[in-house]
Amino acid sequence: MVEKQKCLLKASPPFSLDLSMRATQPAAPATYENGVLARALRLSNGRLVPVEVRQIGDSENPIVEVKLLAKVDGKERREIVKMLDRFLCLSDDLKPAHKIMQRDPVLNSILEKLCAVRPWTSLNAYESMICGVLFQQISLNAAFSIIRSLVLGLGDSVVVGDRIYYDFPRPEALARASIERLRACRLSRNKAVYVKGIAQAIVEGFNPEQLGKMPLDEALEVLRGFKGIGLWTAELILATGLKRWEVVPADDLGIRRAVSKFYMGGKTASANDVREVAEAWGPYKWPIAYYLLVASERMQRL
DNA sequence: AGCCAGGCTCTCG
DNA sequence: CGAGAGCATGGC
Repeated sequence: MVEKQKCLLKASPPFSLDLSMRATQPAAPATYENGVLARALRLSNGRLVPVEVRQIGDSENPIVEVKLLAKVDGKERREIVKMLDRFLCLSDDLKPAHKIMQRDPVLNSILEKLCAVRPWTSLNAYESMICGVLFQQISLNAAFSIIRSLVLGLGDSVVVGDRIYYDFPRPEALARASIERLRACRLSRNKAVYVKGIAQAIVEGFNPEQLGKMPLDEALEVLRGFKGIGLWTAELILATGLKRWEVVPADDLGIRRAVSKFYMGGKTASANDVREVAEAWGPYKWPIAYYLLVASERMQRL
């Protein structure tokens, strides 16, 4: 029998794991079923630890319970907590963003439903880079399906009881995989090349976390230097993977649809239209754009 | 069934 | 240079 450790984390209110996960399903390897978020996490010492996360307490008094399905020491536990805090935005205070939203009738009207939703976020910069490429062009569901194939095919896993917990494929695994192997995970030929190239750069020492500290223009330039990463992808990576929330991927079709619907009476919105509207959102352009997106096409899921 | 979907690169003219 | 082709899968 596996010894199960638990720890309780506070989230800054308002917070709802359930609304956050249902607004946009988490990409593989994370799963969300019956109120439980699960995946395996690779720690810096190489250990692979499966975790399960659920919320206890309501959105105004949010406590997140983390079940560790392997025995870990104090240092490992702190690392896990840090990863989950980042992934779930537990200690990010969204209240300033909500305050900005209150000044705008459109945004204020969706705030009540969505204030406990956290902006779409990746576990780390690396996963956001790979997934960013895989989200290009095709529908979200198609992309989620491909990411799942990639994780099942090339991700490391650990079995606990009757369940298998996956981690995202390591850069080494993607760099080593042949193009044909990646295509077998249903990537297009081009995306297989891009993903492999990004993974190779990381294996060779590129650290995408450094993008968090660079000036915005520089970070965008570095990202766009990769084959397969254009402006949309670079901005998505900075927003979801590095929490550069002052960024909005203005070319995003969904965000453009949302701006069109709420601010332009249905008239097609260009990327520049999005940037103009988002000018008022200060350093919270991504969270607010995301709220708008969720309000525009995902309300019935919540 | 066919067409479009949270883009990007490469190839032409 | 600007325009156009091609791409993978899922959903309407």
